This record gives sequence, structure tokens and C-alpha cells, in this order.
Amino acid sequence: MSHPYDPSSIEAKWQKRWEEAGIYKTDLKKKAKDPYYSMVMFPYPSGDKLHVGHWYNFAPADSFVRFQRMHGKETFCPMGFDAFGLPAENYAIKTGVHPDASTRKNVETMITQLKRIGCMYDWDKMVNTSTPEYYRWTQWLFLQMYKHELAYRKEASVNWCPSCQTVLANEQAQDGTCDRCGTTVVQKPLTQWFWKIKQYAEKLLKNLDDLDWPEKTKTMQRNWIGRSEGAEVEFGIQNSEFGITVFTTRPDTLFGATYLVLAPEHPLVEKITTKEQQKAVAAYLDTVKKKTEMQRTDLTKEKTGVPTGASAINPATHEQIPVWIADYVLPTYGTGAVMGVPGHEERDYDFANTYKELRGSIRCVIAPDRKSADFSEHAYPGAEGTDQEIYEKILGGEQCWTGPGMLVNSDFLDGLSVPDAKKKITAWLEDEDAGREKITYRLRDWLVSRQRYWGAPIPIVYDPEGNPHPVPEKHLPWLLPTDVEFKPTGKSPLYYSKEFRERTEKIFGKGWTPEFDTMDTFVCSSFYYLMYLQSEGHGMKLKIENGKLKMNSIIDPHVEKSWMPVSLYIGGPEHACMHLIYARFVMMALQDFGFVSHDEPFKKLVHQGLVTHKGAKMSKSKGNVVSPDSFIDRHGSDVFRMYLMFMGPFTDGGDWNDMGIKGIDRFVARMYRLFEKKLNKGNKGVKGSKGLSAASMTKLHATIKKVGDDIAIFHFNTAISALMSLLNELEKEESIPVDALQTIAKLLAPLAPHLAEELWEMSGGTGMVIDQHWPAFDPKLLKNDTMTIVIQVNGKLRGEITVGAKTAKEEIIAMAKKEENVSKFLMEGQTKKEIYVPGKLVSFVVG
RNA sequence: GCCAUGGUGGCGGAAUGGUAUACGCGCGCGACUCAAAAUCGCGUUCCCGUAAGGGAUUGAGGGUUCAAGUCCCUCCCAUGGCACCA
Repeated sequence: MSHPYDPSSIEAKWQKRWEEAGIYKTDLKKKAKDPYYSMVMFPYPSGDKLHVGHWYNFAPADSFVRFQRMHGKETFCPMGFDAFGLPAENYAIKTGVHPDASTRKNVETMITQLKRIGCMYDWDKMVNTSTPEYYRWTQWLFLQMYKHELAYRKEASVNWCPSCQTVLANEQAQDGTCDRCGTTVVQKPLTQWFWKIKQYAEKLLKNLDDLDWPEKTKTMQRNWIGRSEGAEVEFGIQNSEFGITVFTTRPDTLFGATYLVLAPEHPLVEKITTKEQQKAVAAYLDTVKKKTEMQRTDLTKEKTGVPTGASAINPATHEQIPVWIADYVLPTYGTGAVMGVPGHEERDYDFANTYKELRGSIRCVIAPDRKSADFSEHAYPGAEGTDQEIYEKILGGEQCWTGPGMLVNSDFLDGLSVPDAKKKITAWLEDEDAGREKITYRLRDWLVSRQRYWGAPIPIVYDPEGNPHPVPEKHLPWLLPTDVEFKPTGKSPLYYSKEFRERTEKIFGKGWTPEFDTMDTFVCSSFYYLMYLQSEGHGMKLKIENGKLKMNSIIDPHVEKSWMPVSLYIGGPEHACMHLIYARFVMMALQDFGFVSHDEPFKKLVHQGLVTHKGAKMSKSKGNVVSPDSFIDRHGSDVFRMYLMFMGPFTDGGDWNDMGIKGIDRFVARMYRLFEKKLNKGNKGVKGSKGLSAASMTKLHATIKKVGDDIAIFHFNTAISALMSLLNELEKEESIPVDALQTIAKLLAPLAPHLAEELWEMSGGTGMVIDQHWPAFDPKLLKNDTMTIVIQVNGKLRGEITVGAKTAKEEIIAMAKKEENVSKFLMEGQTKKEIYVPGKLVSFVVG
């Protein structure tokens, strides 16, 4: 028999009908009764086109929204393109093709590919971040941040290849060398723009509690934000006007601080380094420039550092302690300076073991076993006269104890617990004006400057004195110039645009210059959920007229109120920290600026699993990208998307392998044949459930329940296996009533939308199956009048009995004991215990 | 290194602390066919056994429990992220 189901014609037919009927268009202005805004993370229009990973994300997301729609939700599913970014620029450097041209072409191809999935996208709402209609709002966002003092300039290091004379992305500078020429990459400081995301750290952390997001993602974000409670402590410097402020989470160990360490980048380094140490410090700074942050913080590597020659005063002990620099201290965290407590902090312990002069030494009053202490000098004869090598301040039982314990050798803190000592020393520091309570976050302010071409220009101009000024809103979009140099020159590409400079001087006056940096692409993707909702004035379809757009707010407040937050956002777990924190920050800021009514953009978040190929994430550089196109040609969209869903749990992903696609192909063909066969047998028009055996009826209703329950929790794989199992049953049936077949078409509608429409039509359904209501199951049909009880002896399965559903416990146990294979094992010893789990099992324990 | 996730037959995987291996792929045998493909039927975790049945088994080791893939501890391996790939 030839394949009865021809996906290419049938899928094209339904895609055309859906489009003609406009059933996926959403009128955002009309008040929605029960809105459901579903978003997937928009793709980057890469030259690799749409790959299997995109399908793995988009198709199940579509199935889920179809399921919602069949439950009466008014759904909105937009799609767009995250079109600015590095790959298009690198492609331009290599081939000379303008990023705008290559991006447009890729977008076009991907739209064609996307349409073949058959998703419910409302293409009228499409966005493309690289169009002036879009980046006008990226720039508007920058101006809002600037206006509200959330944007500022600061020096920050970039990866610099001295040979290529260009800034490198981290990806291009792995293992510290330039991926084009192999030269050692150095850290070069540049003045760049930052956004104050840290100001929202507490809110970003707190709001997580109420979000319907995966727990692991929330944990990762909490760790990323990295809130630490502690104190700042001021250390004076001997013979100097300067002081060093350190942040510590362990102010209780202040009496054990035997040295201070500054980050090599700390501004005080050059001010306090003594003449004798200048050479050593300069040499050290040189080596640091060549290290990545990960190399610097690697706990397994031996720590390095050099003394500055300066001494600080420990405010608690009034002792002089040396000030060093070491690269394990990062300038971006805390105050960029730490106190070294070798007795109770592992990094400090390691460091002081490398540089023994930092250990400090005092006569101890701790017992040799470190389990107890006495505050009288000679309490422990064994310890008398011994000099502890490491200052020890808390009793814990081992050197470098970081756990809880009692404070010793710490003057007025002696005898206190760690939490009490923290409180007392912090209060003391405040009294002495030598410190204060402080909360620090690991989260850093967002560096938004990029020394690249293919991004949204930062809407800032500089006056002849070099002071920044915002570009007034009426000049937006502040167009990206086209007369630029892509090849690396040591400057941002926009630097060479004559038009850009002339434009600036013409508008602002002679001697004024534009900002040459563009914005991080994460800025573009931090508010696109609002851009989909913009009901006028943007998008590929609309041109800018007279260089102006009417709206001065990013979104119509009524539309925002009814459609935000996004009901469901689906995307990869690789975005757990960066994109998903930036987007939340921007939404919060926009609420504070008064443009939106909500503070969180994504109500529910789900991560699809990662689809790998040959064990690794698909990427052009690894050459393991799999295109779905040939599979769609051969099997059609429905088979392919169901295969992806059948691979395993949606949130797991997996390694790509086309071996099993045949199984889904067979399933679809068999389902189609079942409809053909049963409908041709003259069953058309038969109503009611007559003709279906009781067992099949039960199976049908159990399947309705299972498919619904499973789709609701993204277990598409088991939903499909339930339908397969149902099909296996029904194929044995003589005849199947039409309404049972129509129920099956409805169950298939979210998972195989084209096939389901076809089957719905074949079985005489009116309208489209996607507009039908999800079928209900009859709970009465699911109840069994018998139950199977398994019998265990000492945890091992020894038999099974089938009894009536209402059989009493005692009766079941008695029956279990009589089972031949059970009684045999019960003879072996005394029955110590009998456990009955209702409806499930009997367990005997024999001694 | 740090943060997070995962590890179950030949393969993808299923399993509210209660029958481990559902469903599918693959494979084997059979039917149909001149033959093959397709389709249909039966079987299929591993070991012993004709069978009945027994034993082992969820990355490794330990623990809690009448009962552990599931909970706890230690370890191994793989993957994602680590702030300029998106």
C-alpha cells in the first residue's frame, strides 16, 4: 500500500486556509476577555537559517498555545528577529556584504521556513530589531535611562588584540588568545556606557519569589545577583592621607586580619605603592592584563600577588598589616579590596600559605585539638608557649575554619557566637566611625557600549569640551550611518563615517561629535515583548513617514494593561541569567518611568531542552547544525514536530538523531487510514457511542484525560504515546462512531494541527478543529470495578491477584497468603509485618 | 574553578516512595509477494532454565525505609552559563 497521507499537499492546503481566514490575527486594541500572550525567544537571523533547535522550541510552544486556544483563551503569538549582532558584522568583514543586506536575506529565508511549521503566528506584528522603526525605540530607551540617571560613563576593560587592532568578544578570545591571529589578548581600558541594573538588585531578587518560573532558573538568578550581607571596614594607611575601604561578609574575623589585598586595578594602587615596590608592582600589573577573569578566580591555581610596600592599620587591633595586590581580588566586586584572614577564609589561607609572611603569629590560648579554649593565658599546658602559625579566632576543630563557633582571641568579641560577634563588631565599627553595615551584590552594572557597527547607535553627542548630551527625541531614529569601515582599524567602525559627523555638526554645531559606540544586542531584546504590542508605527510593514512617528510612548497603556505580562515565555536555559535579568530590569525601570503598569515581563517561563548534535550545542563553528528542511520535504511538518516532541520531555532536549522518525510517520499514516476505513464503512452520520466496546470507551476517555493532563505540563511525549496506545486499541474495533473519531481529531489538533484539520473535515466536522472546544472526559468511565494487587515478600515481587474494587483489606491479605508462589516464601520464617497499600499491593516481611 | 542541570534495555525514553523498562525505534521470527519495499501478526532488559520459576539490574559506593530510578551523604562522568555569541 502506498503512503495514504500526503503531507505536502494537505499541509499547504491548511496553511492557505488558515491564512485566508485570518484566524491567527489578533486585534490588540479590542479588549480581550481571556488573553493569552505566548512568546518564544525570537531567533537571530543567522546564515545557518532555521535549525532543528528552533523547531524544537517553536513547534511545541505552538502546540501548547493551540491547547490554550481550545480552552477558550484569546491567544496572541507574535514572531520576530533579533537581527543586530556580531555574526553579520564578521560576515561583512570577511565578504564585504553589508550586514543589512545579509540580515534582510536571512530574515526572508527564515520567514519562509517558519511558515512551514504551521504555527499560529500573527505576522502583522513581526519585529526586526535592526530596522530604524525598531531601534528608534532602543534609542528611546537609552534616552529614558539617561534622563532618569540610570545611564553613566565609566572606564571598563575590553579584550584587545594588539595585532588585529580590534576589540574581541569573549567568544573570539577564548584561552586568552585572538582566534584570528593567535596573539595574546590584553585587557584595555575604555570609557563606556553603563546602565545601573544594580540599583534594581533587591527588587530583581525579591520578585523572583512570585514568578511561575523553573526553580533552577530562579536559583541561578539568585546566585547571579549574589546578595551578601556584611560590612565595610575602613583601614587607615600608615604615613598616608588615604584609607582603604574593604567589604567583608565576616566582620567578626576582623581581629584575625593580617593583611589587606587590593585588586590590581584599584585606583589606590599607584598612590600608595612605595618606591622600592614600584618595579615589582608594574611587572605584576603587566601579567594581570593577560589573564581572563576565570583564570584569575580559579580556586585550584596557586594565587599570586605582590606587596605594595604600604602598611594599613587594623582598626580593631591597631596593628600594622601589609597591603598587597593580587589578581584573585576583582575590581568589580565589593570595593575591590579585601582583608586577609588566613584563619577563617580559604582563599586567604591559601594565599598566606604561598606568602608565609602574611600568616601572622601570636601566642594562642586554644587547646591543641582546637575544640576548646580558655581565656586565661596558660589554660592548656600542651599549647603553652606554642605560636600558632595562623591567627585563629573561631573554634571549629580545624585550621581555616569557616563554620560556626565561639570567638576567641578577639578582645571584646571573646565568647560570642559568629552571628552575635558580627552584630557587635559592626556596631562597634559604626561607633568608631571605622565601618558600617553593608549589603553587596555580585551583580554588576550593565555595560551597554559596543565598539561595533551592527547595532543601534547610542543616541549621545559630545560638545567641543567632550561633555555628553542626549540626542533629542525628535531626531530619532538616530540613523546608523552606511559609509563606514568594517575592517579593524583600532576604532569603533562609526568613527570613519563622514555622514555621521556631518549630521552631528549640522544639527548641534561645529566641533560636536557623535558617540561612535553602538548598543549591546541584549538591549534590543530587553523590551521586544512590548514592541509586539505596539499597535501603530513600527514594524517591517510600516515606513517612517517624514522622518517621524506619532507616538512618544513605547506602548499604548490600554494595550499594555490588558496584554502584559506575557502569559508564557519559552526559550533556552542558556538565557537564564543575562537576557532574562536584563528584560526584567527594563520592565521595572519602565514602570518607574511611568510607561507600563507591571513590573515583571514574563509571568510564566519554560525552558525547552537543548538539542545537541554529536554531543554538542549546534553551531556553525562546530559544523554540527542540522537543517529541518529535508525532513519536512519527506515527512511534513506534523510528523517532524511530533517526532521532536516524542524525543523526550520538552524540558530535557537531547542529542539529535533521525532514527525514530519512521515511528511517527507510521502513526500518522495509520491514524489517517483508520479514519478512511471507518468512515467508508458507512459509519458516517452514526451518532452516540454505540459500536464502541466498553473497553475502548474507557480507553478513549482515559486518553482524553491523559493527553490533556500531559500537554498542560509540557509532557508532549507521553501525550503522543497515549494517542498511539489508543490507536492500537481502536484498530481492533469493528466500527467506530463518528463522534469518537471527531474527539480524536480534537485531541490531535494541538500536536498535529494540519492532520487534525484534515481528519476533522473528513469526519464531517463544521468549521475548523482549532476553533472547537477541548473534549471533556467522563470520570465515571474511568473507574474500574476490579483492581490488581501485587504481593511482595521481603520487598520482592512474588505474585499478583485480581479482586473486586470494594474488597476489604483483611480479605485481600488472606487471599494473598493463599497464593502458591507467596505461601511458599511465607513458610520460610515468621511473618513479622503485613502492609497493605490500598488498591496497590500487599507486602509481607518475613524474618 | 564557580553556578545550575542530568546519568534507566542495543537506541529515544516511561514510572504520585509501592509491579522498573509504558510508547516508539531497532532487531528476530512469521503472513502477504515471483521477489523486494510497504503493510499486518508474534517476540524482544540481561543471565540460568524446554517451561514453571529463579537471580541480577536505573553512572559508582554508602545510608534511611517493610519498600528507593525516586529521599539523604560521598564520588565519577556529561552538558549549559560565567557578564562582548545570541
